[in-house]
Order: sequence, then C-alpha cells, then structure tokens
Amino acid sequence: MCAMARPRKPLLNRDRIVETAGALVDAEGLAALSTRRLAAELGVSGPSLYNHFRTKDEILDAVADAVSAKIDLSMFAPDDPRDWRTALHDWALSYRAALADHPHVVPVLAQGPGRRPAGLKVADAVFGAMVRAGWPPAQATHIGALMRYFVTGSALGSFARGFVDDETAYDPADYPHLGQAHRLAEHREKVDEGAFATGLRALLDGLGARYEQEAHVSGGAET
Amino acid sequence: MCAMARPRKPLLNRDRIVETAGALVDAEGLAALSTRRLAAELGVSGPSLYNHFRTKDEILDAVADAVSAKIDLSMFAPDDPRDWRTALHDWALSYRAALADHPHVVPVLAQGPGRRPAGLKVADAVFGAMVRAGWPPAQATHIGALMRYFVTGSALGSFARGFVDDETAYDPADYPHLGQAHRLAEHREKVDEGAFATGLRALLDGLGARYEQEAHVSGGAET
DNA sequence: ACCTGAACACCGTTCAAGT
DNA sequence: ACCTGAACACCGTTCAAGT
Repeated sequence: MCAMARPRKPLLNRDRIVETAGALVDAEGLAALSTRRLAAELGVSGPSLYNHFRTKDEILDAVADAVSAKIDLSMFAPDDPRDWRTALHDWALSYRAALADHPHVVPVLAQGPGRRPAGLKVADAVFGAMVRAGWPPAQATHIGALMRYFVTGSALGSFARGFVDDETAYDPADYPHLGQAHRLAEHREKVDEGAFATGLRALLDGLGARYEQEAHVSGGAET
Repeated sequence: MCAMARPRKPLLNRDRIVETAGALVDAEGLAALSTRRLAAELGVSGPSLYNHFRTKDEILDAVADAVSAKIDLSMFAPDDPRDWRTALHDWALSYRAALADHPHVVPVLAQGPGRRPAGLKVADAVFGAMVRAGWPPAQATHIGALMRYFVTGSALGSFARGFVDDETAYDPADYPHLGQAHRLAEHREKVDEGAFATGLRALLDGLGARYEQEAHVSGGAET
C-alpha cells in the first residue's frame, strides 16, 4: 500500500476530533475517552491527536464548550422583552436541557468556565442582564453563581438515579423513611423534573421578594 | 530478611485504607489515587488492597461515605425544637462545610447515595423531617433533591475559582461584562459564600411562601 | 505540517505461589 | 486469611523518523 506519513489532505482537524470525542463520551462515559481509543475511532494512531491538541484535557474542554454553546442566551439580549425573572427562568430550562443531553460532560462544566469561550459567553450574558435589570454588581455575580450551582447540581446528580433499583438495598431498620426509595428509579424523570421545577420556582420567588424589598431604583436604565 | 507472605497481624484493614485514600485525595486530587500509589503509601504492594475491597471504586465510595458521615443531622431529630425552615438552613450549612473540606470528593457524592450507608442516612433524615413538618411525600422528596442539587453544585464548582486569575484571559470585545472577572480569584471565598447565602435564603424564602400558601394543615394526609 | 511506530512511565486487576 | 511478584491489557505523552 501507500506509505503512510503525511497525506496531502490532513486526516484530522479539531472539529472532527471534538465531535468524535463528544459522541464517545455521550455513549460510554468519561472513562471511555482515551487518546488511543479516540484515535482508533478516527482511523489514526494515538499520537496524531497531539498535532491538534496539546493534551487530552484540552480535547475534553473543547467537548464541554460545545455543550455550553447550545445554551440559549437570547433572553439576555438588551432588546429582549422578558423581565429578569422570566429571563432567568427560561435560561435555566435551556441550560438544564443542554446538560441533560450530555450528562457525562457535566462534571467538566461544573468546574466553571475557565478559559472556555462559550462558557464565558454564558457568564457574561447573565451578569450583564442582571446588572441592566437593576441588581448591584455583587448581587448579579451571586445570581450567576447560584443559578449555576443549582443547574449543574441537578444535572450532575440525577436524584432518582442516585438510588439503587433494588428492594433489599434499603433496610427499614436503618432507614425508616426510605421504604419506597428503590421505586424512585421507576419514575426517575418525574422526580428529577419535579424537584428541579420546585427548586427553580422557590429560587426565583425568593429572589423576587428580595428584589422588591431592597428597592432597586435605577439612576439610569429601568425595566 | 524475613520472607514476606502473611504476617500474623494483618498489615491492612478497611479503615486504614479508607483513611489513607482520603488523605491522598484531599492532598492531591482524585487523579492521584491509584491502587499502586495508595498501596505504596500503606507500605504494601498493589494487589494487597484486593483482599479488603473488590475494586478501586469501592474504596472511593467508602471515602465519600466518610465525608457524608460528618454532616450534622441533629436538626432532623423528632424532638429537636427547630422548625423545618431553620432545620434545612442549619443542615445546608453543615452539609456544605463537610463538602468544602473535601472538595475533590464532591463529584463522587454528587452522584447520589447509591448504597452508601451514611449518604442514605442523610436522605432518610431530611425526608422524614419534611414529612413530619407537613409536606406531602412527593414534595418532601423534591426538597431533599433540590437541596442536594444546590449544595453539591456549590461545593463542586467554586464559582470564583472557575475563572482564571489572568487579566488578559477575558477580552472585553468578546465578554463586555467580564472586565473584572480575573479579580474574582482574589476574593474567592467572599463570592462563593455570598452566592451560597443568597441562594439558600432565596430557596428557603420561596419554599416558605409555598408552604404557607398551600395550607399544610396537620391531622392527616393532605394533597 | 502531519502522521507513524517505538518507547517510557504509568494504570486496574487477576492469579498462582507463599505462609 | 493475607500478602507477594509476575503478568495482562491497558493508559497519556514524547520523540525521532518519514513524507
């Protein structure tokens, strides 16, 4: 056959690597992503990847950022009609949906944006919108942070999936109130979505009360 | 020297393994925990660990459960005077403090209790207390879940640490509102604790409003 | 510039062998 | 029962060599 060294057309590029890595992580989890396995999937040898990324972690960062890029930020645009409360609500749903589609990537995203462009765009958009709505910068920072806590926490640890689907696992003598815990696995989605909806509503109600109470009169822009 | 095969007194036991593994993870992170490294730290050879744990993951589970065991649950005791709102608040602080002491273990804990006894005790206590306070079981389940989302989310991704301490990292053309983001690393703790306090307060205020609104009269089951 | 195979220093786990 | 060294099938990454 032809001697393999450098093809005239590159076999690899960053996009193809990120796409394949993402598919692998989605299908089999973070542990399945090894440079050798990924390279095999791409039809090249392991070290080839290092012509396009400096480390495996950089590949994983790019995969994570591709997930962040799917989060809807339109509600934070200056000319969007939604008030800050509705904007946060709609954003949280889109945020959670993006992570729920790629649960294995959540541990990476939960660590914060770092230098990932799409992750930074998200942080920038929510901060800017909250300040425009009248929140003091310190509070706007807190809101961005606490929303991330809640959304990534909910996406990372599906509550119901956190219990084992095995009746004998939860001895009533040890855990008097967990009699039905193994049943959680059955209606997993309902529990997770219910808990998320309840928490989001409580969070926004609580923030709303604080907003009104603390009289955010504007010296400049107003709602 | 003496031929090494089986000492009359076992060199290893589960507690010693878990303790050393926890110290290693705390000091150098999850990636530093390898069976060979851990064994070396314990003065034995790698395979010895398999006499006490079936897999490395089981060791990690035990390390995580030791962290859960440090969470204060006294506020959920039936004879404790604290109302449900105060109990949730105090519990959240203790919960977060336990995780903050062992940040590298949080990704494991965030996955849910599984079969870990201390993790299950936590879930059992909060669920029991919420039902006793008058919440319908479905809502009590949601409360346990959403509190875990928020606390693990906050412990997993320190918001401020999620940004890079490098002024050039955040180009104002790309992120118009992140001008001071690199400064977050400076007052890291203040930001993280402020965001946590703001979120916890909003969450409890929101739940409180819902509790009153939905008339949880005691004396029997309620919708 | 971009790919290769060989090599280095690691992994988790199994297993027969020792006491 | 509990530890050992050897072995298996893996890792991430470096590097000289090829085109």
